[in-house]
Amino acid sequence: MTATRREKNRAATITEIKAAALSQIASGGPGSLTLRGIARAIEMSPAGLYRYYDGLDALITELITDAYTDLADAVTSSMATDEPARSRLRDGMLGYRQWSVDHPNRFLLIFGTPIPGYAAPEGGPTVDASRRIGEAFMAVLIEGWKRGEFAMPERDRPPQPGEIEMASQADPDLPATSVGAFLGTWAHFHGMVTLEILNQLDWAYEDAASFYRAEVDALVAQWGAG
Amino acid sequence: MTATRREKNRAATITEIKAAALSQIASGGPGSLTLRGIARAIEMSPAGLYRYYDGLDALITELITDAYTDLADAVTSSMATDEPARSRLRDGMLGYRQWSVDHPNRFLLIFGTPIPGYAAPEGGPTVDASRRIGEAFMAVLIEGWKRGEFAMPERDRPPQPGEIEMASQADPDLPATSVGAFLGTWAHFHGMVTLEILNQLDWAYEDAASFYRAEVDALVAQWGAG
DNA sequence: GGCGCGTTGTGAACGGCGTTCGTGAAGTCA
DNA sequence: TGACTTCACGAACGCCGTTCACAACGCGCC
Repeated sequence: MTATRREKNRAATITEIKAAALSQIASGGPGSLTLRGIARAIEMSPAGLYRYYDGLDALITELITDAYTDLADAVTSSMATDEPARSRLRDGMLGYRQWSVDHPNRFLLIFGTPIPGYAAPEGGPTVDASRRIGEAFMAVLIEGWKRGEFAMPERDRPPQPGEIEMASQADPDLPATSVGAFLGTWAHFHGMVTLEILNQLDWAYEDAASFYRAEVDALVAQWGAG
Repeated sequence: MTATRREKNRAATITEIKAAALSQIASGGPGSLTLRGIARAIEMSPAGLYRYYDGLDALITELITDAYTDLADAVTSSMATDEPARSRLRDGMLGYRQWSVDHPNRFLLIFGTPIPGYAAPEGGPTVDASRRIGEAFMAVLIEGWKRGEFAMPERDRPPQPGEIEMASQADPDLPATSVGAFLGTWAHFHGMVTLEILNQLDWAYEDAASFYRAEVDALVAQWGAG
C-alpha cells in the first residue's frame, strides 16, 4: 500500500469529478451533463479532464456502471432480512422504487433514452452490472420456490431459447417458464417506477407510493399462495 | 378556400421541416434532433427556420403532440372492430406495442427522458394529446364493464382523489378502484414496451412479441371471466 | 401597372459544447 | 541532479441554438 502523493491526488480528483458529474445529473437530468460544466465546478480546464477520462462517453459509462451497481445494492440490501421469501420479494420491489425515487436522474441514466452520442461499449461493464439486478430478484425467487413458498406461475407459450438458458444458468432444476414470469413481474413494477419518475402519473396521484404498494402486493400474490 | 401562393408554400415548407425532423429522430434518437441539421436537409439557413418555429423547443412540442396523437389513433383503430370487449382490449394493447416498435424513437420522444433544455408548455397541447390514449383504453373498459364482459378488479386500498375524479369523469357509475386497476394494467404493458424498445430484453428474446402477447393475455384475463 | 408592406430567407455573429494538440510545470525515481 | 512520466493549460476546430440587421419576394390596393 504505497500511497504516493500523485496516486492520492489522482484518486481525490476522480472522486471530485464524479461528485460534480452526479450533482450536475441530479439537477438537470442525464442530458445536461457536460465536461465543461464539470471543469468549471472543480476549477479545472476542460482539456485537463482528459487525463482522467477518455472523453464524455467514458465518464458516462462509469456513471452508468455505478448506477446499476448502486441500484443492485439497494435491492439486495432491501431483501437481506430473515423474513419469508414473499416478504423479501416485496421488499426488493419496494427498494427498487425507493432507490429510483431517491435518484430519479440516475434511474433515467440507465433506464431512459440513451444519450445522443453515447453508445455502451460492447462487452462492457454496464452489461455485467445490469445483470446483477436481475440476479438479485431471481435468487429470492429460487429460494422461495425451493422452500415451497412460491409456485412458478404458468404461461401458455413455449419458453424461448434465452429463457431456457437463463433458467438453467440460475438453477438446473428451475422451470424455464419462470424466467418469462419473472420478466413480466419486473416489467410491471419497472413500468410503474418509470411512469412515476417521468411524472406521467401526476394527474392521478399526488404520491404514487400507495398505488405502487397495492400493485406490488398483487404481484407477489401471483407467485402462488403462501 | 383561398389558397394563396404564400400559404401553400408555407404549408409545404412546414411539411418538409417536420419530415426532416422525423427522419433525423428516426435515425439518431430524439436527442440528435438539431435545427442546423434540419436546415441542411431542406437546404435552408438555420435562421430561416425561425420563421416557422419559435425555436427548437416549439418544434419538439409539436412533434410530441403529433406522436401522442398518432399513438392514440393507432390504439383506437386497433380497437375499432366488432369483437367482444376482451378482444378489443387485447388488440389495443397489441396496437400500442406495434406502433412503438414501428416508431421507437418517437416513442422515446414522448415516454423517454425529457430532452435536456426542453420543458413542456404548462397547459399545453401535449397534455391534452396524452390524455387521448388513456381515454381510448378506458372507453373499451367501460363498455365491456357495462355489458358485463369485465369485472372491475379489486385492490385493497382506498381510492385516491385523482382516481375518483378520473372515474366519475369517465362515467358516473364507474367504481373509482377501476382507475387504479387500469393504471396497473397500463404500467405493465407499457413497461414491457419500454424495456423492449430500450433493448433491455435482448439477452432473453430475439423477438419479444410472443412474450408480450402471452403477458397481454394474462392481463386481459385479470379483468374477469368472459 | 406600380407602389407599399408584411412575409420569407440570408449571412454574420455570440456563447456554449466536445475534443485535439503543443507546451510547460510538477511529481517520481535512479 | 537528471531522465522520465504525469498533469494541467490555452488555443483552436467544428458543431450547436439563437439573435439581428438587411435584402428579396408575394400580395393587395390605388
